[in-house]
Amino acid sequence: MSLKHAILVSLAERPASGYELVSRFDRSIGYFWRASHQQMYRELPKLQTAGWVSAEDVPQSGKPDKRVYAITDAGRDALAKWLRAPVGPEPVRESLMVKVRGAAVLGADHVLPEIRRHRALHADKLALFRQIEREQFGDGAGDDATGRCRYLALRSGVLYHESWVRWCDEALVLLERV
Amino acid sequence: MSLKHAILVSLAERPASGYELVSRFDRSIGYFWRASHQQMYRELPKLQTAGWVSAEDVPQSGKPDKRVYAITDAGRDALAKWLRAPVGPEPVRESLMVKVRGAAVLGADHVLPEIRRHRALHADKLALFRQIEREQFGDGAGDDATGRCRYLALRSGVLYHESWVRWCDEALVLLERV
DNA sequence: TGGTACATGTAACATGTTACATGATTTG
DNA sequence: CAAATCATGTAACATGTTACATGTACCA
Repeated sequence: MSLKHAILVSLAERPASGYELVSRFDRSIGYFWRASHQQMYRELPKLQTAGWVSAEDVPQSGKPDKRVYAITDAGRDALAKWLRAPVGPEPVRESLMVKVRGAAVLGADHVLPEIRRHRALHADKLALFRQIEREQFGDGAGDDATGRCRYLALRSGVLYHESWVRWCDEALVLLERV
Repeated sequence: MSLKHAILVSLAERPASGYELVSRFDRSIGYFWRASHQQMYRELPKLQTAGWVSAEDVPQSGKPDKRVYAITDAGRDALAKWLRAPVGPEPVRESLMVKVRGAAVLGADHVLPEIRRHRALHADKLALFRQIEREQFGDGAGDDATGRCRYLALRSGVLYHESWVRWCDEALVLLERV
């Protein structure tokens, strides 16, 4: 649905090759939307056909050539349109909660190790986001819209993982000694 | 990946036809995992072939016949095994955050209507979950593992939507008068 | 007679995952 | 000399979405 738009956002920030886009989708934008390199290399020619991006082959010395994509005016228009279009709430997909409901039938002890593991994963992510928050926004969200948007994206990660850590703690209290 | 397991959980709670499963995936279990009827009717024969569920055609008076599926012992084993298997953290897929990063480039006003809309959606879900919490768990999570697991699943929905409402409020404060 | 609930499917397409495939350059 | 990084792809398969397709029974 919106991998195309996620790519447009990344290219609107700055032009990039498929390879560079993949690495951005492992960090930054990737905190909110994931994509593998296979998806990327399949999607980019489609975006080019649609006229939303342009491509240029850039020879490099000492490295393989790369094909650098940039967003076009038409791409920018399509992106602005998508920003305003209502998008349904993300389809929920919480396998941990499916497991918890499974544990309601098969016994809580089956799922305790998974809850502990998830707590650790979310706590790690939370620490990372808080560190970025300190490093990049230690003195507040800033005055310009750009900085505030980037701050808010980060902030959603903080709130998300905080609430999962809190849930795991509640769950462990309730289930560890049933 | 785990639609199969979500179906097993639902059938472990009690047997059902494809049609009934679809309606459960619109409520209860559906708060954590979504599936359309096409997915269901494609998946059930596969589960049967795998020996994880059994099927029985049940004639009904005044209604079309239905095919009722039930979990088998093998299915129950497979489910217990999955409950204990480490599952990667859910791939994040937050189109609203992609839009916010887009707004960092194209301007915050593009995304404000979407944020207001999402706030309303999450506030509605939150009210629904809190109502279920009052009605079904007004006097606490209960003493048995089954009740506690069901309570915790609900609780995760409450925390999730609470944190989104909070984020939307922060975002509207920061972006409404840039 | 028209809508909703019950009940089950097929076909085509879009998206996502896993495995396979190649090859140069840099770093330890 | 082995591993990591840069760089781009194909093929097969699994999963998810949208549209098409059919038919009964009940209620207003």
